[in-house]
Amino acid sequence: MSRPDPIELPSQYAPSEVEGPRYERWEKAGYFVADAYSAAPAYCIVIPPPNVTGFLHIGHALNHTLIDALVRRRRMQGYNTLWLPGMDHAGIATQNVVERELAKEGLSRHDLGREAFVERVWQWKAESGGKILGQMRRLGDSVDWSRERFTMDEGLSRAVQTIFKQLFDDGLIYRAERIINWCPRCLTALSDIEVDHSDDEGELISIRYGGVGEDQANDSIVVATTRPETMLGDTAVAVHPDDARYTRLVGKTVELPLTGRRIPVIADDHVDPSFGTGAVKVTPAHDPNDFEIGRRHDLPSLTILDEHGVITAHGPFQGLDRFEARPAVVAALREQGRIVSEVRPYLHAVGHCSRCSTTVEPRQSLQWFVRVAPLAKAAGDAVRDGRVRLHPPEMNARYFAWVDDMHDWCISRQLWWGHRIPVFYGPDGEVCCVGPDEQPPAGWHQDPDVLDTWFSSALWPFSTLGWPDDTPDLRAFYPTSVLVTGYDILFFWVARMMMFGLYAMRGAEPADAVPFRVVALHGLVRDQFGKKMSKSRGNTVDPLDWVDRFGADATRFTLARGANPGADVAISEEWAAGSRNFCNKLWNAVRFALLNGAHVPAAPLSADTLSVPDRWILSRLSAVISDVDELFEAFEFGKICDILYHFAWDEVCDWYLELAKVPLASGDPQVAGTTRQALGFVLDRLLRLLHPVMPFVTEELWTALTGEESVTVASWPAFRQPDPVAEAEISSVMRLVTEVRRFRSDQGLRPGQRVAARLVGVEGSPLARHEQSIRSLLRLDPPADGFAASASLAAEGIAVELDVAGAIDVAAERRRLEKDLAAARSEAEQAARKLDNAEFTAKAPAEVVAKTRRRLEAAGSDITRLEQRLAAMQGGPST
RNA sequence: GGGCGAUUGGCUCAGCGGGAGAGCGCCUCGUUCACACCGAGGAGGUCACUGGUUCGAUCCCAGUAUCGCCCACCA
Repeated sequence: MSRPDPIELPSQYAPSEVEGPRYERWEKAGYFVADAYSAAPAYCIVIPPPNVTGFLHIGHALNHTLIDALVRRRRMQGYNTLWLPGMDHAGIATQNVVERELAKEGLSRHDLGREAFVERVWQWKAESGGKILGQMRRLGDSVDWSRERFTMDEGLSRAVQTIFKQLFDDGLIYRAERIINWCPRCLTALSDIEVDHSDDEGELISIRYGGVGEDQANDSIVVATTRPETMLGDTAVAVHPDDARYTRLVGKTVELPLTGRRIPVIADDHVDPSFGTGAVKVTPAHDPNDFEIGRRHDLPSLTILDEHGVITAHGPFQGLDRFEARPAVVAALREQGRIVSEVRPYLHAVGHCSRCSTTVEPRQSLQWFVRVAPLAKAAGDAVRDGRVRLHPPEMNARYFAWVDDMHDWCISRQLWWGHRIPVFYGPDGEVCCVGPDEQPPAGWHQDPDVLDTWFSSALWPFSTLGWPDDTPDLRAFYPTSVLVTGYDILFFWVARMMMFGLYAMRGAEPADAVPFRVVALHGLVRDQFGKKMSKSRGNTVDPLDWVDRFGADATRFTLARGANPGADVAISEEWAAGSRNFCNKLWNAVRFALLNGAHVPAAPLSADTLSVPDRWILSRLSAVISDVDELFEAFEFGKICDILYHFAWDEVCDWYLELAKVPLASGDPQVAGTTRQALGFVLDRLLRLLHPVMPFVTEELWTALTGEESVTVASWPAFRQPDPVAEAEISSVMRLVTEVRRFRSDQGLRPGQRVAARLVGVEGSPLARHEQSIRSLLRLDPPADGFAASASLAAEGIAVELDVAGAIDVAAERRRLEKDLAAARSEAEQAARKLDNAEFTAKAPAEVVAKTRRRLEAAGSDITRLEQRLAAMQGGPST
């Protein structure tokens, strides 16, 4: 119980000296390590796994701050708490990083070969990956490092293989020839969510198919397209069945320009007669719609682009890139007089690879898919029937929109880094899916593709706990308690965890099969003008830079304070500075307390011995505790911070500490002793309440104040001692003091200038026992011999007479009184109008009427008082 | 093209049927013995617009305008 000498506390908090050592001690003490065999209720959150290639950005900082606050509070509440850390192998991203590294050596992955390349990626991970884990320590994340996971770990690979096999056997995974999103740079298939759509400037070009010249009227048709180069692969022209303009052509063939081929004109409902010319060129191999049309009409599929997006069709365009081919084809068509109208600019959605921004090429190829319909149905039902609650609930609509209309998920990737598809092919094309402990038949070869990264991410809540084995961790911590993440990946990730979690745990009780019970969604971090952060804008914030300059606690507090459920968080350096100031304020409040001998009482404080200010602040404290508890349950981090900020700064520092100065300086050991205990108690509990959001400074101060080991494992406050009498009394003191301060300020009295004053009528008022405090707060001296009041004001039922001879500015005082009078009259008028309304009195609730009546009375007495004072001034002696 | 949300003081945001709030910024005063990363006081808003419901609307409903986000295979 040795306490540092309080005098040693400097007058400013220096986060950089505190944070590193504190975190080390926490980690060494094992405070963050969960116990699978604990009898305490479990509380588990899995981290949204950052990419192994990633660095801690401000979005992580927000996410981690919120998770850590939840977890730290539960830990203090005695839960068996697990925050499970880990990383995602990030297939394409990581492969790209290592390939770039190889490129510097003049090598490609093909030079190394698959095995050596994968080896190289592991080596890269060991040397340069996972930087973000160290950065998490700087933020103070209270994760259980003994349970760190990586999506390519052996255990997680087993989980992947197991669920793949199960899905395969259940017919929920299939292989098919489809149009998929293809990145011609990454040379792999992409799922829909790996494609970003943007409205790009394109050209809508009208091309005449069929005869030109004299035959034109009879057998030609004009199609509109944004991708003229794909015409080389056209195998039909489609029109709407009811489109009278073209009925005569349906069933006939037209000549496809530049190729000499004749292609049929077909009728299909998909065609919108009002768009363009009402006729569509059909390229089944290079357009998803055309693919479907081709299927319906049994059209041939002509592939004319290779995996790099280069034209393969024989002829003059062969070997041209798709973007070179476009103008070349148009030029050739123009030469033949096939371009009917001038091309016109056209804005349309174009897909880009989310990894490298290359324009995605729809491509027909053989890929693996997850049949999502039954899985998505279950994922939707879990939310519909309340087994999983989304927070805020407004997100339900978005969630349902997604799961209720989900395309089958393309899960194969033509990459080398990732979980290889556990399917083997026999010499005669036989197929077999191999489970984790099974061997493929000799001589069979494995599918070369790997799985989409999100496939393994979708297993995260249970693969990290040991599934498919029935482990103690899985039993203790599944379903996880809350999933905290940005709403931007609600669909990417959350919906998929739901699908796979419910599927993997289908044997469990429905209520316990869910991967998490609650999904708490937060927003994106934006700059001080609400703009998205981006490197090109130059408005990004590096959280570690803030940690360096303002401290981890200030960084966390800034983020948490801006976090309203589901809404974006706007932050700026000024806010971070404000949070740093708050840390410093706490620091100095505790410093003051220690300098004055404050300490945490061994026994509960008895209300009988406490002073009214003590009782008041304890009453306020209990209100704050219950508010904070309630707000934590609702993930209202912004409000939690707001309440604690104002309680700490306004009530504890600005009022309570000032009020405490009187008893502390009184020299009465009894009185001072009680205050020291109350002060110690309040600060102790305040620090505990703040600890989840501001772990470092609270730890430093709390250990200094209590002499105990760590607030990390201290109990969460559950103190309840409301005291309406004390609250009313101190409110009255506060109003009086504020009123007199305003008066003094208006008079131009310096804040520190002492003046003599008499409090008339204080005897018999509840304020009587606070006279000394009031005088202390207002720098009022007792009236001496020859005291002559030169100014007075009335407030809270007493009159304050001041001897301010010579210091008063009569004109300023009159202006203020007149202004106040006007305000009071307007207030009275408003209240009176409301009361006069007969219907109002009849229909409004009694309490509202009573309240309004009180308003009117208060305003009335204000008016009387102000009028009297004005009259006194006018008639009275000028000073 | 669908869906969702926003519009409150200079900025970012709370509030959401009965007296307009916070932080930062701004103005005035202050070297009062925890803190100038401070203290005291103050200015500043017809709560986007138009209608409706109600005794009463910033709050509920409808429409308008502007902005934002998500989803989407109209060539």
